[in-house]
Amino acid sequence: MRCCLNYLFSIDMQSESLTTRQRILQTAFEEMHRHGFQGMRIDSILTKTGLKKGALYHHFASKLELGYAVVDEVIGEQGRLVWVEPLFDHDDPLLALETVFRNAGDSGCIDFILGCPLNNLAQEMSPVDSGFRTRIQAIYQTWLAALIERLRTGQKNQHVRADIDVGQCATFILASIEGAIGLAKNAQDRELYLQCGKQLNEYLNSLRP
Amino acid sequence: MRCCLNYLFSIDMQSESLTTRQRILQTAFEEMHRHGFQGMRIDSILTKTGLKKGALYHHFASKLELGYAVVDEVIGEQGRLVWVEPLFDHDDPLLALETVFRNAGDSGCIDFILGCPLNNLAQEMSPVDSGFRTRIQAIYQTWLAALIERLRTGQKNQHVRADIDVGQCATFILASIEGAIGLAKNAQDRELYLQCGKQLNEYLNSLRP
DNA sequence: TAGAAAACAGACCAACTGGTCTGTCTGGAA
DNA sequence: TTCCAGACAGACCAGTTGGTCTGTTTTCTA
Repeated sequence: MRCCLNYLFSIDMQSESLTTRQRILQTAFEEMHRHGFQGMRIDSILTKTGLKKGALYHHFASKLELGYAVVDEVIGEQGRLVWVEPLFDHDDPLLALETVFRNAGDSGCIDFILGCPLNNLAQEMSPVDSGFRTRIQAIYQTWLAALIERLRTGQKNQHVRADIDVGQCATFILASIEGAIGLAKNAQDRELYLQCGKQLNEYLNSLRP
Repeated sequence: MRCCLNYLFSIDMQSESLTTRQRILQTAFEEMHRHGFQGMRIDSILTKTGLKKGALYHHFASKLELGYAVVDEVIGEQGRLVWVEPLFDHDDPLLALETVFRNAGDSGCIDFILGCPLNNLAQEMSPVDSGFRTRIQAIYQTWLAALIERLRTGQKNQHVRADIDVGQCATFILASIEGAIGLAKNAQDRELYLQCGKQLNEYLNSLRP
């Protein structure tokens, strides 16, 4: 079972174990996760890392560039590890999806107060800044492509009905997952996520031959 | 077919047709819809309405109180008109849901660039301010309660299978809708919403006897 | 080991932001 | 006609914010 450690353990951002750039990235991610990009404050990152402005602006040209780097290097990577790669653990894609969904909820990868970092940023920034939007879109595309690929091979191996529109199904699955995390986040109640998981399984089973 | 006009027509906020308080509320809603609550600027509202600070702070004690009023009086009311009330137009709740989803997408009620105002605010503010969170939660609860009530009477009228967990189904339906709008928003493509609608119908049909 | 380049410290700044405060105008009650 | 409260104008303010710039230290390389 894979998991993203930085969700579980709050790494000491003052320590020397990571490079300065990595410390800035990780702290910026946490601030963006809680307050959004617009709500993130440069000074707050400096306080938490113990760095000064000179250091931060040596590694990143602007707040915007830092935000972009967080999407590409932190959020994208995390999403890949938790939601994409484990899809290939089982031959049966529907079983794999069920497992991924459950593991994500159980392992502490999902913060049910802060929600999904990718969806948070998508809802906040997509109408405001096209740089964020295209980067987020790229992540969603790789996720969708993986789902579609898995469903296609599932069709070949008789795990999935041959008559379904795999692209449409993949989109709906993704929407359901993001929606489930979003609802649970506002309710601050993991139970909502689990309930949606059960009904998502009902839907997934309806895709079986 | 119901629809929220303020989505379709940009009312002139400088005119005298509305009360000052209503003009502030409506303009604040538009700013929040695009930039979020934290991204909304008081000065921007003043410019768009042609009012001065004295006027705004005469009607609202603070930016936060204005934000709360927008949730309660604008967003809550809009959501009720578009998503809740039309659920009672058909005897068959699953047919009603399909119609509501399609009408919302067709009538221009949903802005596929700005997304769902309620979900936007939920994702942005729920971890930051409990006042927003509880107000948003109240709106979701009335929506959920209506869905559950409709599914229950649907069970009585043999439109819905008797063995399903109506609460669980209602939660999943809500998550799917918000997820669909969210995906379409980041992609800036209504097609994703429509695709999710088709698969949502597949799911809804699986709830029939 | 000299010197150049990278990595950082920290003072400084202009623009912005929410909010306050005093004063003015207007319509209705007495 | 007087008086007063609600509605609004607009100058003013203190704190914040992203960002710049100069100088110092550290590290790597020739």
